[in-house]
Amino acid sequence: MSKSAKRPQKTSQRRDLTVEKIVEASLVVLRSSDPSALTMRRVAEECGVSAMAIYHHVDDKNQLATRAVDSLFFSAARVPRTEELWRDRLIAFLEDLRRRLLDTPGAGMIFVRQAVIGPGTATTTELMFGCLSEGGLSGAAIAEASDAITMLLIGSIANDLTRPPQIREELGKQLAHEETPILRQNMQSYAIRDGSERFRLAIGWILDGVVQADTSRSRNTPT
Amino acid sequence: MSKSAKRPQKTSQRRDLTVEKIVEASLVVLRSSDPSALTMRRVAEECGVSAMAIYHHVDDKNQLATRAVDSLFFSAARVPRTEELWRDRLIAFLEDLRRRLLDTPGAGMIFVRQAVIGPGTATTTELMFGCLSEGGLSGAAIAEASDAITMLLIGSIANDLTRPPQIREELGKQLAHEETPILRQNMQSYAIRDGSERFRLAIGWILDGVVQADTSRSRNTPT
DNA sequence: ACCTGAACACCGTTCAAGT
DNA sequence: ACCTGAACACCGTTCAAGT
Repeated sequence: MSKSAKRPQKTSQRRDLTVEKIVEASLVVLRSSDPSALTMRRVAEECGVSAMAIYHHVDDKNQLATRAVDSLFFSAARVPRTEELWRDRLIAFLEDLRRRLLDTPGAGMIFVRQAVIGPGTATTTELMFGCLSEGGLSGAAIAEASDAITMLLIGSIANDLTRPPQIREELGKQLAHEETPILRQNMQSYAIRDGSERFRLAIGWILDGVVQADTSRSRNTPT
Repeated sequence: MSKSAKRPQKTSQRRDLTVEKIVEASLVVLRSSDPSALTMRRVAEECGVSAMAIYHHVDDKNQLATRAVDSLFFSAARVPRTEELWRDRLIAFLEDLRRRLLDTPGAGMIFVRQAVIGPGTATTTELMFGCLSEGGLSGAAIAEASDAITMLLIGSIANDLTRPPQIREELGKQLAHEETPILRQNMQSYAIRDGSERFRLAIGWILDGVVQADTSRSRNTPT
């Protein structure tokens, strides 16, 4: 799209290419494709510039991908949250973040594939820690809960983006009928899935579990 | 490694290249590298054969990767389990499966990146469903638990393979000190992490949660 | 400082050809 | 049927060169 936009009049040296524009162009690419579409040449084209111009503003493709995904975290973490209870506030934030990553599937998959460290993920972690800390959890419990939530977020996005529910019917065809009786018996429940609902459920169980574990832990070793 | 093994005496047409050997060669590559090292040329070299010979036994790279990862699931699902309680049996299986995927990191990352459907994942699902069913869970609860477990497995592997705990200290450096007070306060607990322990904890919370939810659900709508 | 274009060493895959 | 080698259309990135 916009192939012939941005055709520079002057021969070169426009000084109007910025990291922000490059990140924005990357997100445009990632919005409609998987990470394989994020190529330096494609991003350059989107910016109306030669491929090598990109390298003057970012170190390499890896850093560019990280910056693009981190900007989504930053947007999500900046949304003001009005929920009273820390639990509701945390869950609402996580659902919003998850939705943003799914809406830009290429970015979602990059988050699944590689570590994303930046202002966005830092703010996100601060926000999560803030909620958990408000819930009265100990430092150890905050770390445990945070890790469990991260695992669920990554797994949920990977599941939604690469494993459509229908694919599960293929599972039953991999072996002889008598080898997967229980799978077949439950296939009907298994092949239908609302990713958001499954995510919300699992997060709820995790929070219940960590709160309960931390309560009994502090009861055994009181301060 | 083994660059000069398997040099065929007769000019060609050896008829000794099989899918099994190709899968085994792929696992050798994936054992010591990330998925980017799994190239048709590299696998072919490992088999002592030209790159195009591979295409006579598999459709494309994607199918080859799927087969390789699926074989790890198959191995894990074939291990006889002696644990009496379904819960212990399920957890022991999941920990073993997780370990196998981490021990072949390239395969672990492929599992994170793409759907793996084959005899191995079918057997794995049957095994999981069997445990959950033995636990008296309803079909809906089995599907919910199974999804939560899959998310945790994917997320746990992605976390361990792409996010070493030390990386977290980088998070604090992304923003001004006063912007991440709670993160900084808890960094010590957060930057230390035993992936296996975190996985076990989270799985426990999930199983507690789903059992409890299903119990109260069936109490409200008795058969 | 900022941008370009050619070039290098890779990819997956197709195709025509060999036995 | 099974395998090979050349070729195509891509990659990320380096390098020398332009303004």
